[in-house]
Amino acid sequence: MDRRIPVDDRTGRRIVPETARRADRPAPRYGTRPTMKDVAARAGVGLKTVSRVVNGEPGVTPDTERRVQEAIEALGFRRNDSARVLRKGRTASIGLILEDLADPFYGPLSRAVEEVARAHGALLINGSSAEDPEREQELALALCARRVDGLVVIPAGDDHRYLEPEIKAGVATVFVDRPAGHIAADVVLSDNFGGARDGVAHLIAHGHRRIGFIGDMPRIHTAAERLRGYRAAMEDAGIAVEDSWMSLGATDPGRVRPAAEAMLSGPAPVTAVFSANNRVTVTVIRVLAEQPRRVALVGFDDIELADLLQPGVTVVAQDAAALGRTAAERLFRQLDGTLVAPERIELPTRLITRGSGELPPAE
Amino acid sequence: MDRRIPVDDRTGRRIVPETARRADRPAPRYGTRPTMKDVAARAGVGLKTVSRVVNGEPGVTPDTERRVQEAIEALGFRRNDSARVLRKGRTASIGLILEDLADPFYGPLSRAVEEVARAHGALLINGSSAEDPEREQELALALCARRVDGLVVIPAGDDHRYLEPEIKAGVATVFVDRPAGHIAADVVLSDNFGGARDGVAHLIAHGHRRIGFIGDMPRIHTAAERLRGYRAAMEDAGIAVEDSWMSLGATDPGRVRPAAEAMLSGPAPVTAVFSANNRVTVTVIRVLAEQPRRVALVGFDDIELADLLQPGVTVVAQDAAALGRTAAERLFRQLDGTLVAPERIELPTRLITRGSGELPPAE
DNA sequence: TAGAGCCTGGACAACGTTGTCATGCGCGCG
DNA sequence: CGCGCGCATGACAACGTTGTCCAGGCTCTA
Repeated sequence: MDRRIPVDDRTGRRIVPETARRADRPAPRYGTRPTMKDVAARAGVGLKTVSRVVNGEPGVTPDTERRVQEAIEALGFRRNDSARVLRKGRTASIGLILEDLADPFYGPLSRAVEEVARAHGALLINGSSAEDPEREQELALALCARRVDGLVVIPAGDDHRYLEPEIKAGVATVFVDRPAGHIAADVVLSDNFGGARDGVAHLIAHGHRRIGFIGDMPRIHTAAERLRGYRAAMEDAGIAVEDSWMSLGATDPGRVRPAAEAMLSGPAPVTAVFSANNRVTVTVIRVLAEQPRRVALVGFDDIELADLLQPGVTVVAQDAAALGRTAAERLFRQLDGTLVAPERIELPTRLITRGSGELPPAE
Repeated sequence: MDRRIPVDDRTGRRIVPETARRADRPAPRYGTRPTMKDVAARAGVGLKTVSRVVNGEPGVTPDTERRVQEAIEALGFRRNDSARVLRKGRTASIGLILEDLADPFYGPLSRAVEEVARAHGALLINGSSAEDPEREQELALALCARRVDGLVVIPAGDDHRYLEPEIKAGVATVFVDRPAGHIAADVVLSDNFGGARDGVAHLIAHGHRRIGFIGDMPRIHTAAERLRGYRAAMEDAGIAVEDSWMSLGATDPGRVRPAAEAMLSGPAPVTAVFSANNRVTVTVIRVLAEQPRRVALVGFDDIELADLLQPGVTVVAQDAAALGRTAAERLFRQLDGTLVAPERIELPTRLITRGSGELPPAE
């Protein structure tokens, strides 16, 4: 009988006066948080009255409100949002899954998403997938289990059918930087194709014909698009691309360096390089600095201090902040119910000339 | 009357038998998620059995488990972690509050925290305070309301008493990069004083005596410590510091540039500059590049591509990843109950010589 | 002064999950 | 053949909050 404390407790609540109950549970035990019930007991009011005060709802006299506030203060009460979410359905939080927190490209993007979330009174939860599709899925589903209202995803994988039940259940979803796989959803992208084409055309306009391309694995959408842009520009200029001018693989220095060195040597070396992302660009800059000849360079993605190098690095810049802002705003419009059909939005890139892309071909 | 659907629904639940209820609510309505009850109904088992399957608890026959799994699959069920948290108390998530997501210094730090969290099976939620104490507090408390198990905070403000009730309630808390204000808590710092002193001493060792210092506002702890390091090195060398050699204020280019230009002009200009953080360093590099004389430079914080500039930039580097890792590990040890007293941990910095710090004084 | 109406405050259920306990079944052993 | 034991399963309460509804006391008016 006294094993079944919970039942005693419950019936007790109806029989024993409130003051006795309080003595029985001295509210703020270490490691236990005070609840609204504790606050109510201390303030000598009903549970719902505390709720009203906490949420700023009308219908509470100033005097009562003061008593409740004092109790909240004294106990260090903080509303338990888990319980609130459970009751209300919406969490006022959105998730952001990016690929690598340490990549400077994602800083401004993440920040832009946070700004928009904040403007909508929502909290941003983010995690990084480390470019691993499995981890991306794991993270996305964990966030959904937490019942975020929406997700901004920079995809690592190429199949997002696992999100179908979530989207159907009303989780707003926007993909950024790369499109979603096998699923209809909003996507916000940079114009990777056009940007790369323009960058390569810029080199061609400066007299180059043997132009190298160093990019990421083509299974990554952005990498494939940039490669396509390179090919298009070359074709437009009537230049036949040789296989030895292209490197499509990992972007770590250990792999990029030999690739760059290879296309810069031999009987007919390239006179210019188009590097298809910021990591590649950094390595290529190092390699070019060691070359006796001046080799032209245009990089995709801006890099910090690019203007201070000799020569300054000409780049095709994406507007990371705009990507994030656009995606987040679209997400909240989904939540408003303003949006209907998924859309694909492409933001323009910008060619920034700083010197390296304007070097003439050197033998 | 038919405006008041929820009530109809609710009373309906008590009167109508379970099977009828199911028809009345065909489980996955758009915008409504299936619950364990829905799964149980579909699989023809009890609620608790579903819970057991979902959590991999023993005591379920393979056949029953299969039926439940099928129902889960068919309905696209996903456990509601809010409810779970409410019941269990722990959330398996920690919060990280940093100062600016876009600052490259915080990328590796944030990533390191995430790695550790992941290793402990926890989710990382992070937000940035944008250097605003009020926003820091707002964020921290929002995370506590979400019942994160712990907080890693890079302080923006200097009074953290608002966290007292949370810490008392068992929220593990570690401060990084800057100490907590008016509260006893774990702190993980870089050796800002020692690093700055060594950096300045390095310049002195190369013959400089008129050395400028450009740093952040001294109300920021790291800035104050680095200034202290500068003064200590100068004093050790018996050099009297002149006020015109120091600039202590905002770190935006609009403010740093004139400050740098001022100390580089006049009858007795400085021959070397110690820039006390990465943002300052970048601006100083730009200014120095415009100077006719060669001015030596040592910066606090490493910057990307520092080795590719002419000359390479000598820096006092902090190990951001180590800061994050150390803090996160300490946080989880708090949660384990392994830790007792708050501690202050200082990690060493490292002087990386690349050329700019080794230039001799030039008139 | 009585009745209507408003305002404040509280009781209670429900959100979806998990822990506790009870039940019923089959089986082995005495 | 009966008793007890172990196992699979389910009923039920509880986590802390919010929405709904009702009660009691007040004011205002006829």
